[in-house]
Amino acid sequence: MKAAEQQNYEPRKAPKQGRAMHTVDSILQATQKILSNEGYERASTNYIAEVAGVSIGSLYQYFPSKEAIVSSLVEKAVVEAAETLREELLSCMGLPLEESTPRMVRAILETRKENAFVFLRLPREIPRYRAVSKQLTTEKYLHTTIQSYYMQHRDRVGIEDMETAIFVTEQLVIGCIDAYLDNNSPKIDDETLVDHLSMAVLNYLAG
Amino acid sequence: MKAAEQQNYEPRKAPKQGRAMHTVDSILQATQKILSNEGYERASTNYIAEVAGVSIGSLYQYFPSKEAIVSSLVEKAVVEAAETLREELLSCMGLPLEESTPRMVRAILETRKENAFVFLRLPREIPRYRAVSKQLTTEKYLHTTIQSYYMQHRDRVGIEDMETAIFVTEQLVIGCIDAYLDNNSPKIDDETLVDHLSMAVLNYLAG
Amino acid sequence: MKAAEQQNYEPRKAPKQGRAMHTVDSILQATQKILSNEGYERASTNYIAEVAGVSIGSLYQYFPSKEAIVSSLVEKAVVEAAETLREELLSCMGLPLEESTPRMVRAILETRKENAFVFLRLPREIPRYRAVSKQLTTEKYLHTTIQSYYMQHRDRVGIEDMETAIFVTEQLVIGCIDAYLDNNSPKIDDETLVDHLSMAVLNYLAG
Amino acid sequence: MKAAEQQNYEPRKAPKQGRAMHTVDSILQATQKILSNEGYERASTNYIAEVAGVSIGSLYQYFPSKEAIVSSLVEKAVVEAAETLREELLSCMGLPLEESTPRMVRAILETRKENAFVFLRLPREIPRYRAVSKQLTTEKYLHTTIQSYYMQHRDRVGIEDMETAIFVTEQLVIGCIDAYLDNNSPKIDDETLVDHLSMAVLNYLAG
DNA sequence: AATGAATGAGAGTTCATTCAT
DNA sequence: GATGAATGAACTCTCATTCAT
Repeated sequence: MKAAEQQNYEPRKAPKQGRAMHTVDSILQATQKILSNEGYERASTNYIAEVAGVSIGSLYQYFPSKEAIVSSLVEKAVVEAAETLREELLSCMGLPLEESTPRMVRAILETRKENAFVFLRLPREIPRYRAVSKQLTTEKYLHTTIQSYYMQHRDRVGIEDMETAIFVTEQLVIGCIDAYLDNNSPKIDDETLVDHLSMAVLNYLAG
Repeated sequence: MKAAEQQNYEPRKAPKQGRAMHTVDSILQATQKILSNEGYERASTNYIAEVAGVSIGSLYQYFPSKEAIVSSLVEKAVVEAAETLREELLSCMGLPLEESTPRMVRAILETRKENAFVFLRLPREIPRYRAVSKQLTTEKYLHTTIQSYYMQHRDRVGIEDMETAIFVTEQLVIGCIDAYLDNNSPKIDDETLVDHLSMAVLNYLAG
Repeated sequence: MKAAEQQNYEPRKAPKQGRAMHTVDSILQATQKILSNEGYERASTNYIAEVAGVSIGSLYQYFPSKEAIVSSLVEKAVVEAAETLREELLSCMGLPLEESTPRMVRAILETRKENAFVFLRLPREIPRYRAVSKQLTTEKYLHTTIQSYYMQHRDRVGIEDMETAIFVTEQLVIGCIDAYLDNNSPKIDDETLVDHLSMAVLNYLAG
Repeated sequence: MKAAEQQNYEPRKAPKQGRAMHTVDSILQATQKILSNEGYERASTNYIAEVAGVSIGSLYQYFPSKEAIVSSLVEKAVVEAAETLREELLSCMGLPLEESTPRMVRAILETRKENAFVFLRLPREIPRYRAVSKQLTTEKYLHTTIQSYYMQHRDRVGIEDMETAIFVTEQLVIGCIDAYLDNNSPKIDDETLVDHLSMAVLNYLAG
């Protein structure tokens, strides 16, 4: 492994022209596709370039390293997911917990389902990406989300230790959803999962 | 990757002399250590041999492939954990849910803590190990454990859909514990986690 | 040995730049040289690359495996030899057996002399190459050659069993020539050998 | 390859006790079997020892190197073959060429058939064994055989250049027989081959 | 800007051989 | 004398990365 010595995850140059943006997009899409369908080990830079239809030279003109590509992908997925969750959260503001909880759980399920590989596999798998994932990740956003959610309904919550409550709620939801998406699931469907998770969260928070 | 064509995870030969057993042990310990401290990608066979203080040739005399070493490790950890959980389960048999739940949660926490890497990272991560992990894994054992636990206290459980209930309970506990061990935890300690998780489980099962 | 699972002897990519063609040529020449001078066992990919003056990476960019290099060599030699023999055969068409036989024998001697190793050692030797050799080999071509030759002079031939006659003629010539080239020869020269072989063939066919 | 630097093909110690002789025999038989059935590449010393049912340590107590084992095998086969041929030659002494030729050809065919691998593959294949084979080989014996055969029937032979005649006769017979045994043969049987070869030899020698 | 040829450290693995028991 | 544990050079092959064109 000849990883760049100074870790630089930033794309090398901001692609401003149409052609360049298209190249960058092709690379990211190809990577996404390979990661999802063929796994991390198959995702060599040469193969990514091939699938993206660009030369390996071009690839390295826009990304300083393989990790930069994957990081870019993670970041993109994270930002999109965060956006979705923020919106859902806003539109849930006025609702009672019984209604907002399932909606938030469902939203989390959706965002993770769309980018299963990025959220599920990568961060756990390749230690390096944990850092990336931590800094700007859904986890962080989710945390904020749950926190405000929790603050909003403080009266209904029977638990004193807020920090722990947030942590448990968060991991409880994510843990189950990830396992569900990870094919460890029995024959339950999305809605059943949302129902049960919502109940678990509500009952837990009730104390 | 030049993986052996026929996937054989069985150790190559049973060490007959004490010296050989020591070699096997060194290899397993070195692997464990590297996986824990430096990650899967660093765990090359040559490096394992070096850390174990044996030659690469010796390593391959006892393990037919790199994966066999890791599998061996997983299997060992799984069997140990299963034993612990089984014992705890037996000694909880007569107790009311309020007492047995925290004890089981604590036991799960302990077993996973001892082999964090093996349970946490590997099986989810490297798809190949999923199979190994599935066959005789803690997950399986845990499943059985929870199932019997659940059957035993059927009257106290307010949820009809047993299968889903088991799945959710299981993943809820594991998900939180793994996240906790995965350094995602805020500043909470073991006991606080056990308390909260127990409460989450009990409240959830109450329906 | 981590031979590619699907046996693919096809070169990996067509070299498009002049530089690349030079690389491919260097590799083939180096292989030829090593096989001739030092034998098959010495022909490791690293050594081939070293002698060719290219990196091992370059070698694998054009050939998917060690065997592909050797196959390439065999194929090339075979095609060249077939061409030579075909031409000689055509220009012998009208001649009487007494004149054409020595010319064909001489042509066979020449083609085999030029690629002694490829024809002599490899195909018989390493079972894998037998297949390659059989498909489009001199042996096959020679067979056809002898067959038409034989048909042409049917009236002069005293042997009924044509199939056996062809086989014997063919192996008789090849066997002697290969042994001659194989340094098993006493102090006889090319022309003496051609004379004797021609006589052997003619007398044999006369029945 | 860690071939012993000083080539020593002599067995390490002359086994005089029954047990030791049995060990040596087992090793030779195992090697023979592996070479015939699985090819030279599979014939590692460890595997030979395993198949022979002795420890690798014992193997090296009787043979200084892998090559010594194979050489031993070659030598054994060669001596046996030589013996057979010598006997056949003696019993042919008084016969006319028309009778003795087919008998000698048949004898050669038989001896080579019995040890196809040793005679056919090894010497051509692994350059090292060419030397071994040359020094004490059937080829040599065959040479002597043909020579005396030739001397005996000098009056019937129309060729002046005895040396060349011997060489051609010898290689003609061996070349065809080896090709026949090498599965390159069409659908002819042993007797047909013997007939044709005898005719080829007789006609050739008649000049 | 883009191409793709070239690089070489390092991966997993084998096997002839040695030597402590 | 026999065993088999241990060795390590050498093998085939991959892939992140560079650089001449």
